[in-house]
Amino acid sequence: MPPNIALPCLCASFRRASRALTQVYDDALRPLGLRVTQFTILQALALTSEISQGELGHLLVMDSTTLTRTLRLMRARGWIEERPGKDRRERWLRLSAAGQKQLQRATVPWESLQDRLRSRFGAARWNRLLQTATEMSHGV
Amino acid sequence: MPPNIALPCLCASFRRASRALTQVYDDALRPLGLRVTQFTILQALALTSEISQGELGHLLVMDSTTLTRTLRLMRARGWIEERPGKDRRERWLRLSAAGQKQLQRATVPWESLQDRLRSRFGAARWNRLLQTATEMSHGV
DNA sequence: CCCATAAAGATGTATACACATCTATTGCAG
DNA sequence: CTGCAATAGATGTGTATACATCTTTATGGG
Repeated sequence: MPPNIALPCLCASFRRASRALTQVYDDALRPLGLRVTQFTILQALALTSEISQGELGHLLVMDSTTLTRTLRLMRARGWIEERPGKDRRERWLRLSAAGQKQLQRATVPWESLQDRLRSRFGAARWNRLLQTATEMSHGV
Repeated sequence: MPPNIALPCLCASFRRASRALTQVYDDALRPLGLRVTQFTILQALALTSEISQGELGHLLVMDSTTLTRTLRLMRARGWIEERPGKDRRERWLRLSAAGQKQLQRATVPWESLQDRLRSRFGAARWNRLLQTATEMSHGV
């Protein structure tokens, strides 16, 4: 009801936008029992095929110890397989068959939502948004 | 080490950017014992002077029950005062004197960081970023 | 006035997230 | 080779976040 007020803080603006986006993405994925956070990890693993936990943390700009618990949940659901690396401190991750299947299922509503938002913003602006967000993930 | 890879998902991109931004903002505010989440609430209360918990939730696109716990912490620190509304289900919030003081202190490093990022992106792009993020907080 | 429904928040529960600290490794200087 | 610093990840703790459910209060229809 209150017109959405501009926040002067870039971080606050992005966090707020993230909450709003998370709502719609989680809504779209809810029938699959999946949240966008875990969907993102499935997608990242599909893109990289195999990656260590630390490298995944870098990729997602997320503390690798945060991944410890999320990955534990996903492993319990059977979506992820782990093996130790040559460096035995490392854990190397990849999608299991069930994880690939779950990712495929989830990609359907995700793609619909992406298409909807892309046409809402227009392709040019959509691409700028993705690029700027990506840029902000390393630089700042 | 890995060049930051583009994520195809808009939500994932924004969440990742939010994590990166939160890192630098939290670093800037850490000497004050304040995180950007609570700083945002202080700032929102300064902007609105007085607001109900539900309206604050709308403003921040945040479930009002999430605010219950954050506000409890901030009230315990003495930064926020609450009073019941005419509608006695409501809680009306405003900054205490200590809250205004804390906001003032925190605004110094926050402003420096904002300036740094603004000059990094350029004013035009900075403004577009803020506007787009704000727009995304209602529309989507 | 009375009841049914809706709205505002509180509480229970689960996930997401980061930092401090700990353990197990690795790699390197000597 | 040995010992020590650095790294990968696990664990403890505290905050952030949402949803389901509950309680209290308001509101509207009879």
